[in-house]
Amino acid sequence: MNLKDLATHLGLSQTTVSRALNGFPEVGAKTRKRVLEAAEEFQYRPNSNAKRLATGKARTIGIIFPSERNLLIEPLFGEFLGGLGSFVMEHEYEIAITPTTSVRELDAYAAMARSGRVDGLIVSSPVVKDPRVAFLAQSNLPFILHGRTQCSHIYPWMDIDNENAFYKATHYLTDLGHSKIALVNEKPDLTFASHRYAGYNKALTDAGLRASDDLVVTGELTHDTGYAATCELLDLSEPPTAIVVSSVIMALGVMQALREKNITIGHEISLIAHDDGMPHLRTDGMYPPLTITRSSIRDAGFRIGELLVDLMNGKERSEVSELWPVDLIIRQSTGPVLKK
Amino acid sequence: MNLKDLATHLGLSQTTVSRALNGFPEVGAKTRKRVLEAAEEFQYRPNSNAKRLATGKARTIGIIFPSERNLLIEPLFGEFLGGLGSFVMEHEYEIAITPTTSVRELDAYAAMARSGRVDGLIVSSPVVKDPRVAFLAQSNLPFILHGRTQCSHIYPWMDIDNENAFYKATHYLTDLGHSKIALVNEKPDLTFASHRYAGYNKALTDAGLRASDDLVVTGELTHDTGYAATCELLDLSEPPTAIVVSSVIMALGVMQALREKNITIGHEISLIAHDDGMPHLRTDGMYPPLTITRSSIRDAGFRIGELLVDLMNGKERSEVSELWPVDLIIRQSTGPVLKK
DNA sequence: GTAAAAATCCAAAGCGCTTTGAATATTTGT
DNA sequence: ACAAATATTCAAAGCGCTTTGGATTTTTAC
Repeated sequence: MNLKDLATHLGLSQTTVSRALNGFPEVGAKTRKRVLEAAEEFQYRPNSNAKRLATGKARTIGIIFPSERNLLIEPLFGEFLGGLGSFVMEHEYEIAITPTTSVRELDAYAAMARSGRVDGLIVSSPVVKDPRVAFLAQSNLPFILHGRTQCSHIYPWMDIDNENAFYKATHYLTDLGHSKIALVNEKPDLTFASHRYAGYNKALTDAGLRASDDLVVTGELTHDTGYAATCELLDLSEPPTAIVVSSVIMALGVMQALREKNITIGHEISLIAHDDGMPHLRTDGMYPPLTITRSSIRDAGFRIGELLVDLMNGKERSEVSELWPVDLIIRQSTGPVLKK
Repeated sequence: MNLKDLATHLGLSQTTVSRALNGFPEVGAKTRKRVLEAAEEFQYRPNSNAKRLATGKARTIGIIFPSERNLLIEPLFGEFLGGLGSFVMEHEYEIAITPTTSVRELDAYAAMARSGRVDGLIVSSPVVKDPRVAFLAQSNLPFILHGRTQCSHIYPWMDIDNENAFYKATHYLTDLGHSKIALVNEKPDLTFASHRYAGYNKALTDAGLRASDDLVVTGELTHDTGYAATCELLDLSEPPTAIVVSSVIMALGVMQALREKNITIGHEISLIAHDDGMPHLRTDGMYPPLTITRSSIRDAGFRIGELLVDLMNGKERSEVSELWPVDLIIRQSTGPVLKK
């Protein structure tokens, strides 16, 4: 049952039926009622491809998803999607995920920009100089970057203040007297990791300390990385008395390594993790409750949706940029450095 | 630049250009070359909404995603999507995620079935009698259920053998002499949880034991649930000597609770978890390495994509059903019961 | 060289919707 | 009651593509 059938069945024109269905004012009240009832009776649903073609709007937000890379971030991706989803839902958009290989990735962006499949794009996990942003910045497809990058053009973005977060975390530790502070981080080609390193580094400098390469270990945000990094750090001739970690999952690995060596967290060693607010991984329920820098990735997903819709409705790119502060929440995994 | 523009620029008809681009045989070799080059030069990309309308195919797989419910399964969802994505990528499909509220959920399925937005649907996390499957089974939209449900109509599905998995796990424990075996599971309205319970129960019965309600605790698949459940279990007058857990994340909570009480895992208490193969949560690297039942949810995502495409290409629903066996992998978190 | 066969190419219809511009019906003002 | 104003409705064009059926050109066979 399509619009035409419905219209002839009602003895009306397609125009009128279409308008009645879409809530236009120029249609009589009783007519509208008839139309609505018939639509309900026949379970009429407009063909969305036809609708999209006619209107030129897809009511769809796109995400291009390189299957190999970034599988690391997938647990976060689910949460992000949850947040984006709850925004999108209220506004009756849908989310199109286009998986692609890394090599064809830019091509996928180009296709998106021209094919009318989506009204806007979300790009996430930027590297320091991200080619996707460079490309999109000179297209006219609305998009928003979750994170930041170096780009000569202006681009819209939303990010959390990773630098300040890790500054505060590290600074808190130096205040507690720690001077051997390790950082377990993502690889520095990802912008957020570089920002976190910068914050860490700055806090050390401000405390009159010097970052030591030995104390910074990088890798994917996994349990494994956390575990391996910690073993490595503990083997140092001068092991750290505190560790700052880029994710809770990593922290789980760190904690496991520490427990195996019977090092009590919060006493013999201090631990701060960045918590993206994964509901299944509550840091306040851990043992000990973790000191964290915290920012909800779910909320970010929601907000990114809002901002992108603004852009799709014509807001200037230059007017969309948002840096979220990150709180340091002090709990029991941190404590003053032990005097020997 | 659309097809018409491209055609007039080339001095050809739309027909020929379209055919050249889509690889039809009835177009001259030099003409095809010219067309391809021009398309490349002008970066022509066909409007996909027009294409979809004309062909009646969306080359899209849909997932309806109730934003509130199931946030519990989201970390798994990311992995599943990764697997689905890598299949879909090779076949140039895309994935449409339609977030919805639980109340409007069935309506969203109805809309999908009639709007031509997708060529097929994946439904996951079924409850024991799932209304979504009941609805889709009598529509003619191709779909596949990830899991199983009770339904009077025939429906296509793919599932892992949860019952046998938990049977094997529990049986292994009874063989080791355990008689007080706890189960920490999802709530039983979800089919997979009911299957797991059934397997657990059967193994107990086979060993001449009786399941005790005290020893079965259910809740969402979170760290929290695992932790709380374990505390509860340990407070029993006769606490369990072994625990079977429905997810690794839960197991993390369980392990934490055990550690707080200084109960050594694999010695004083045995622990088996179901491992969905999340790469950031490797159970072989944990301390102790976990005995698990294992099945990759990423592989499942990939396979579900394949099966759905088969269905979309006309395969009979009755011919699509697949039950994957689940291995029990014995490591160090299990051991013989301690004699007192 | 010519008719038949094969290879190319094209005009036009159609996919199911929205939307413009005009036509018809109903109200309103006096 | 009648013109003017307002409220409803409609026919038709258009969105950008695919595809049918036919026209034209080239090749093959003799």
